[in-house]
Amino acid sequence: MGIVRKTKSVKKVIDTFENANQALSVVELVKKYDGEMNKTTVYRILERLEEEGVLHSFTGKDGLKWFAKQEDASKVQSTHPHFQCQECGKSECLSVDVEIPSVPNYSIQKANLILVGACSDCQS
Amino acid sequence: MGIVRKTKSVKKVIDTFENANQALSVVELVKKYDGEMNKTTVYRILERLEEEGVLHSFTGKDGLKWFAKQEDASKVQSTHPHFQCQECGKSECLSVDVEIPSVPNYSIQKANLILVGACSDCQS
DNA sequence: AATATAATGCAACTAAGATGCAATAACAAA
DNA sequence: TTTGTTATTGCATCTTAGTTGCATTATATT
Repeated sequence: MGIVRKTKSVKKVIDTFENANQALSVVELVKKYDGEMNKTTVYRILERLEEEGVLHSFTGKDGLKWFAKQEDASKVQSTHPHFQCQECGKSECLSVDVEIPSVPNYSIQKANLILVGACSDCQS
Repeated sequence: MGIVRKTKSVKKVIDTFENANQALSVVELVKKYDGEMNKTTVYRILERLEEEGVLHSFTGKDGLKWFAKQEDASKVQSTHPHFQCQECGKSECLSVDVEIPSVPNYSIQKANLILVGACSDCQS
């Protein structure tokens, strides 16, 4: 169903994403809220926020689940890639558009595009 | 490091990839070899074959690890995408090239590109 | 204030993947 | 072909991400 009630925990999570200009992994969030919010609650809030269209998710290079805010309704179905830094581990949405190739006999519905490298803070 | 000894198990794994024109998930392989090869062994053989350049790996849409044979030495560092079918779960390397956008201040070293949809067998 | 039910906490579970160590099997050299 | 070295395997155990069921609590509505 999605979010029906704006609980304290829900507000906290929304607030965290408002103030973070980057994607956050579930693992990271569970740690962040340790003591104030149950692990299961974090998972469920993220799930609902995604259904609501407030957040979107992707699978990181190491198989972990990440979430980031859904900036704009118009961008919802667009296939923007996510960048993940090998040095510091941070991840963020890239606003560039990646051309999804069309492949004969295949219908492509969505994409999980992870670009891996070094972010601006971690250049050597 | 890499492979030093061609054991029966190693030969089996190589043979499986030779005869499979698709990517195989570790989970799938562990199941396939149940009874004849230990789970840990499967993980370690795949790891070594990847180091050797015989296989390459990627992270699937659900966070699982997949392997596929490294067709050609020249393609090693190329960024080909992987297709994953939502219906049957099968995955394979696509030979098309995806244009990796360059992002100012970011150095992109590699990519994990997963295209999700319906394969030729699963069109509705 | 009373009520219906969405949301949370808790405990327990599942599944992927990793690790340490003793036993075994490749393979090079004798 | 036997022997010795050591890479590889099996086994048990562990770690961690993510899920589930259920009783309790909190939110929003009347």
